[in-house]
Amino acid sequence: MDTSQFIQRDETCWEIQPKGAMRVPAIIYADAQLLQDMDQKVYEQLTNVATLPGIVEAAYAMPDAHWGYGFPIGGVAAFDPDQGGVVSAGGVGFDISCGVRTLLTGLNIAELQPHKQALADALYRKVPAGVGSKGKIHLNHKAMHGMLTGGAQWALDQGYGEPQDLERIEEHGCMAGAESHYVTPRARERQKDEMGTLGSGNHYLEVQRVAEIFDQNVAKTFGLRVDDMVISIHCGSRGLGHQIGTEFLKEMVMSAAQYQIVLPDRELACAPLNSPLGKHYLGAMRAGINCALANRQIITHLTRQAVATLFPNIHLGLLYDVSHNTCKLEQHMIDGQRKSLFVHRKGATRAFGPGHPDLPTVYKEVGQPVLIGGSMGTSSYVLCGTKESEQRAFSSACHGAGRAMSRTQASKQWQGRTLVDKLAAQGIIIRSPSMRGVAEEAPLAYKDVGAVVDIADRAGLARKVARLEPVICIKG
DNA sequence: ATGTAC
Repeated sequence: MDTSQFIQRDETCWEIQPKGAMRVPAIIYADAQLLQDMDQKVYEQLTNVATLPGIVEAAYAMPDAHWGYGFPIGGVAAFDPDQGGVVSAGGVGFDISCGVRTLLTGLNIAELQPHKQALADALYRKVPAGVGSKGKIHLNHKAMHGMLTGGAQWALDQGYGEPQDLERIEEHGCMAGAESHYVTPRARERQKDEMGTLGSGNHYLEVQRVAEIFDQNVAKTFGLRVDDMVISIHCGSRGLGHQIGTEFLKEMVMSAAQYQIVLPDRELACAPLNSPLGKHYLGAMRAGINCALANRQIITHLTRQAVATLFPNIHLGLLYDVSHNTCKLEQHMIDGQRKSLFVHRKGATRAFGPGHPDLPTVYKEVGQPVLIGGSMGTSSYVLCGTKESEQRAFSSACHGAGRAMSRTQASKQWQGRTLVDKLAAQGIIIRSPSMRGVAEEAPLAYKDVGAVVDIADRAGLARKVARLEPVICIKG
């Protein structure tokens, strides 16, 4: 896009001053190159978000931002319920609570080498992947309610996982305020056989090698050493989250006029936080968060089982579990005053700094682990939250590389089989039910994740701790 | 992202 539309505030901060219906500025964190390469749609969508009622401070875009539904993916916006603030289904995203969880193995990658193919096979057999994938778990009405209100805590109670997993999950594995009665029969129907499945698109289960450490102290606290094997899971709330998003979006479009909300774009449909519709969405969305937390918890259990067939004596402990499609009630300082705000993060990771009360004790001194998934075949990163991120974007950071090309464009340009062979030659094993899906996820269809993470680090959104390289990737 | 349109 045209960078002359911005006032450059510092090395990584670009501002669009309020104009027209904008209530606050729009701010993008990027360098000149990333900003130039960013779709003009990010500018339009972010300035549209800045017009919404009750928005506080600014509408923010992370360095991985790209064109999304209504809100850009990589967008952060906070709303004050006492100032007419709103909640938007498109501002959370359709894959509610999509996120990344990383497991530590303590195993040196060299020990994996003789078992690499076998582990790829075991994981691929154990964890269902792909569009409409179903698992071995089938939820009746009671179990569905338990899952929607209990999240990873429910999964643990069903025997999936270990008690010590919970403290290393946002919300300690259970999102409070979930109201399962706002989740429709149709959404439940779509989910009842999908627990413990990866889904499709950019979702994956990846065995990785710790390739580089940027901060020895924090890496030690996080349990990361060079050449350690780790496993990351990227997925969300599957059909259920999508159905909740679809249904509430429609209702929000229909009721906008009733709430006197002027929408610059239908896709920005929202409802006042204090309205019945806003509250119902929050209740359903929180149930969607629990679905994603339970899903990643079950996949963790399946992963442990698969790994145990080859390495019966190792323990897979959680590094952390982050969600990057949410709207959460948080305390933030605005003009020296503590405010309770509803922070939308869509394709953006929460990144609380050192000392934050919601962090597990083990990470309280260093800050929250921020898990950044790379694209297929490229590096992933572990960062940690900083104090200054609170002032930069409500303690938020990027969530991945960010698409640089549409799925259709990518599937025309590359062939799945060729990519799989090419990555195999680099020592990366890909297992996927869909070669078209693989083509859509071609590494070059994404931005350079290293450049994105460098900007997040330089902007103070989060600090680089470690780089992970893929070894085995189970793709949805 | 998604029973890749209801």
